[in-house]
Amino acid sequence: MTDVKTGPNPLFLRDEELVQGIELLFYAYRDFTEDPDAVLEEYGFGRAHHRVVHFVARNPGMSVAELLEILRITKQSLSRVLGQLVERGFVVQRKGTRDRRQRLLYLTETGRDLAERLTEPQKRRVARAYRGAGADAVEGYRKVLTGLIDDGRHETASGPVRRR
Amino acid sequence: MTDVKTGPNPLFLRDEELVQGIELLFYAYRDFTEDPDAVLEEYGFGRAHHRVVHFVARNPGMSVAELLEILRITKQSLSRVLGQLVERGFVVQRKGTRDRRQRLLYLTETGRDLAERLTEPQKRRVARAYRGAGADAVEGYRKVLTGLIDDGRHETASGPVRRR
DNA sequence: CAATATATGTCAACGTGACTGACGTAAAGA
DNA sequence: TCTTTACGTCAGTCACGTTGACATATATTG
Repeated sequence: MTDVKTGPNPLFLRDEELVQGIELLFYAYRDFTEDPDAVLEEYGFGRAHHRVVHFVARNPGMSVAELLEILRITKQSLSRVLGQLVERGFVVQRKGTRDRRQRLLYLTETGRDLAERLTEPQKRRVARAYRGAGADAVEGYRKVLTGLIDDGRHETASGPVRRR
Repeated sequence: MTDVKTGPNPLFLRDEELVQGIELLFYAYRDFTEDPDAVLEEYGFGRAHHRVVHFVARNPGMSVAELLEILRITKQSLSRVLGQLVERGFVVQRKGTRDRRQRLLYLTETGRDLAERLTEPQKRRVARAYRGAGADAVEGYRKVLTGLIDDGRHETASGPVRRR
């Protein structure tokens, strides 16, 4: 399918532009995970641990179900990683008071340190890109990424996970 | 580390904004891979196959080394996936004429069909996001993502892989 | 030409992080 | 009381990455 028959599209909707948009996301994500990977290796952890630590840091007291919903993985898959984080003292689980079936998730002091070590290089990378691109570009970056997400107005576009 | 002591930063460099930038990338990438995954399943392929097919489609005649450089994986890792694609008739390898040690990569007709089926939903998703965000936002999206990549002026920001 | 370097492939072993399916328990809710 | 929900666990499987060692053909260089 070429552009020829697509009629009067704005330039930024040409096929080539779209494929560039796809590849940019691939490259950015590829390089984005580099920095924390080095830190994780020190601990013998992987990216899965990173994700858990990150989202628990952002949403202290979140339930297991909420975490699963964000990560879009199965509980069996989460259990190994979460179990290790608990066992090694990075995460604690406390029974919910409102609903005592829930095991609400919190980082320990150590966990918060790890979270900071993981986030810091990523924040630096984003800050560098933001600075280089300017405020308007940042606004566009956010708009487009938000539009790429399944629910265009995903919670995270405007803050941490919404609680029920 | 709070913002308090960071002095006169533009608003878009506040800690909270940076973390949002990080998470947006996570969510977008997560949802971005959904669409092609369904197609891949029909063929019994995985994301690794997708990546190979995509980049060979974009760069017909690229060398194995070039592909490895883009994917940032080992040749042993590539070999399984590439072998399957060749065996099942999606990719062909031809000896380079300039350097006969090289096995240059091309898609077959079937391979191009698969590539199109995989790319199409992603292009639609990007087009939707672009349309919703507007031309200026697209410009910003590109600027920021390019800045996130290790080499800020990565080849793909302005076209296919550069050949030697 | 001989020696070395490069491009690619292959065998083998291993680790992480996903998956499905089945089953168990405690607590909430109808 | 009965059913549903939140969570955990056991077991098996698969995709896809890794390291390390070695093989082959071709290119390049002294």
